[in-house]
Amino acid sequence: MSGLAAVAKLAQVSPATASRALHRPEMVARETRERVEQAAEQLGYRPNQLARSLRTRDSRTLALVVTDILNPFSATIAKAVQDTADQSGHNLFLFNSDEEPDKERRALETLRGHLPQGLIVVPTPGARENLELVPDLPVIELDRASGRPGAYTVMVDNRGGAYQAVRHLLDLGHTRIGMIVGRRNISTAQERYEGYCQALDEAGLPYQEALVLPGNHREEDGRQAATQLLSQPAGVRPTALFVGNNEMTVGAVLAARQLQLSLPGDLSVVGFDDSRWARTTTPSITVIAQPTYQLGQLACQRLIQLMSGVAPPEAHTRLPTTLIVRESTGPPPAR
Amino acid sequence: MSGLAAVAKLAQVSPATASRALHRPEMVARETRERVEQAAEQLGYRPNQLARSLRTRDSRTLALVVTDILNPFSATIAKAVQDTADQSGHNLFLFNSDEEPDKERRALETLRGHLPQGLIVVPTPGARENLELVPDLPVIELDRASGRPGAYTVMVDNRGGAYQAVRHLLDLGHTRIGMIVGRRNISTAQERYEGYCQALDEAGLPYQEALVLPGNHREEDGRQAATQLLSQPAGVRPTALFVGNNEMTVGAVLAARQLQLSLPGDLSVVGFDDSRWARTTTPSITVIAQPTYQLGQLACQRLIQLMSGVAPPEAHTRLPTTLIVRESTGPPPAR
DNA sequence: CTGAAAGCGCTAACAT
DNA sequence: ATGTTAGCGCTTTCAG
Repeated sequence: MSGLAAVAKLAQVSPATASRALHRPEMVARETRERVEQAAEQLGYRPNQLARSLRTRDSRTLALVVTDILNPFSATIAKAVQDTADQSGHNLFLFNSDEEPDKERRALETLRGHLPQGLIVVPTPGARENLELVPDLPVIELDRASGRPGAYTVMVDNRGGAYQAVRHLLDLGHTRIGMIVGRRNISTAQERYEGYCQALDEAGLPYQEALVLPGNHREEDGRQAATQLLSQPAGVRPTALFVGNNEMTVGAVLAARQLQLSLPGDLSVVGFDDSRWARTTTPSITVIAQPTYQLGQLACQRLIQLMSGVAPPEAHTRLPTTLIVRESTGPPPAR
Repeated sequence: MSGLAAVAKLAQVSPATASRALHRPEMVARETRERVEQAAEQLGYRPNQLARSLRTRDSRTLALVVTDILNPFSATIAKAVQDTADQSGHNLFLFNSDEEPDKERRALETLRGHLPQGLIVVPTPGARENLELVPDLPVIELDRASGRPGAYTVMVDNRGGAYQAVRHLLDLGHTRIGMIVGRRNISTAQERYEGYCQALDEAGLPYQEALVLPGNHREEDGRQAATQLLSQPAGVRPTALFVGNNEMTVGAVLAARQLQLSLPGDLSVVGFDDSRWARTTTPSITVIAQPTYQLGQLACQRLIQLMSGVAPPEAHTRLPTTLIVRESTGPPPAR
């Protein structure tokens, strides 16, 4: 670990000049600069970012908190944010809240000591409170809204997407359409639920409490909810299911399989969020696809913009979703 | 950002004592300590880790470099390492090399300035050279070996796993067994290849060059290799395929599907590394499962141990693999 | 047990 | 254009 002082000495300049030569080339005579650069090269000098950040109060570090790194959605977000941060010369701390407000809080506490310049967070239900831990930090909320006043968010059109999904099922002739929704205290789940209700409402179908089951976003939750919904006799159970996220869709489809219901003959399924699994399972699953990578990319771009003091053009950015019709949806069974 | 000075003032002690009260409780009178703790609490004090690290030369920061964050294998590793690091109070920088030595090098250069205490890396083929950038850093190589002398590695028994896979196919009666191997300059691929060869050899079957195709670890590579291997007429093409990693297995199975080969009737497939996809696709895929989470966990534990100056008990740790027989393997087609 | 003082490596004022 | 000085926030000698 040779420091700047060593470089300065070798180049026969003061440390200040060495620093300038490396970070503010235009402030230094070309000849001097070259001498410093060469010395740095020769010694394999790497600036100590800690010292630098301490002095400049600028860590060039961003942080991302996702809710479940094992979910391909989160992994894609992580890659997108990482790529984007990298391009602008920022480092990224990655945290995983596992949907637990408490882990999220601990992540933010840790973060605080590292003076990140900005934060992208997929908020848990506790985020509104947790984010008070970092009051002066530029934050972008991704995929969900915590409900904090004045927050900047980057999300998809959940309501519209859900509406599309249910509309598709209605068009096929379904009238008993169930939904496996996420936790209602998460904006994404709530909005998808509203889209579901709206589509039913417009079609003049009554809302049936018994057809809507909550889940906690994991595969197992989807399996349990679907099992309950589908264990009822034909003629009573739903003929179609709209499932609120990718993981629960897997669970729901596996449950249907286990109950020996064939897709789409006995049951149609539409999932929210595309995945390789949905594309390649048999039958392939009709989904509402989200532009996941772009979501992460945009969030990071917005954050960097925000950090530079420019308020984003809009507080809430919505990206559109796309209905991808595959093999898991068809007309309801003849009764 | 109220600093330690503010806390000290409020508690009516010197900054030095405040620091001790918070980090070396035993060196301070109980009464004083309580006063400081209270002051810290009241001001919402968070130590500036940058300053702390600069002074103590201990950043409590680890770094993990994976090769493809979108691969569930990497995501599981990331979660495991994150969890383990968290438990011992370490922060984690996560990087993604995308299998590119150049990205790996950039990650390490960046890292260097942040003075991480240790590094876990899934090495790219350039790692041996790249790791010279951080000569004094404790490093654990995970899943693969870079070939650096004296390196510590945590891996699975690739050779044994591959042997198991091929042995299983041999036991079913297959004699034309193909392999889609990864890049041979990656130890994991090489070892799995050796296991394949060994099994064939022991069974007295000749090695057939034409049955072994390389791939670059991605789904698309698996698809292409399998397409080439399986486009030959029945009676010539292999009746079974051993595929070197999870992503390529997906590609291979999709290729077989596209060629209208039924599994396991026309073709048996064994993949390396289990996944949800393998478990739930139809037919489900026989695999060699790895203890992925434990791999990450163990690597992190070893690293922390290594950082504390204790040399791990062994330079190379191998975890065992397990053959999980599912529906994609059966006897070869009657000729 | 506590305080004063020095300094981690760097950069920003301020001089020259 | 360059050097000198001071200090980011913290911890750690070294005294007392």
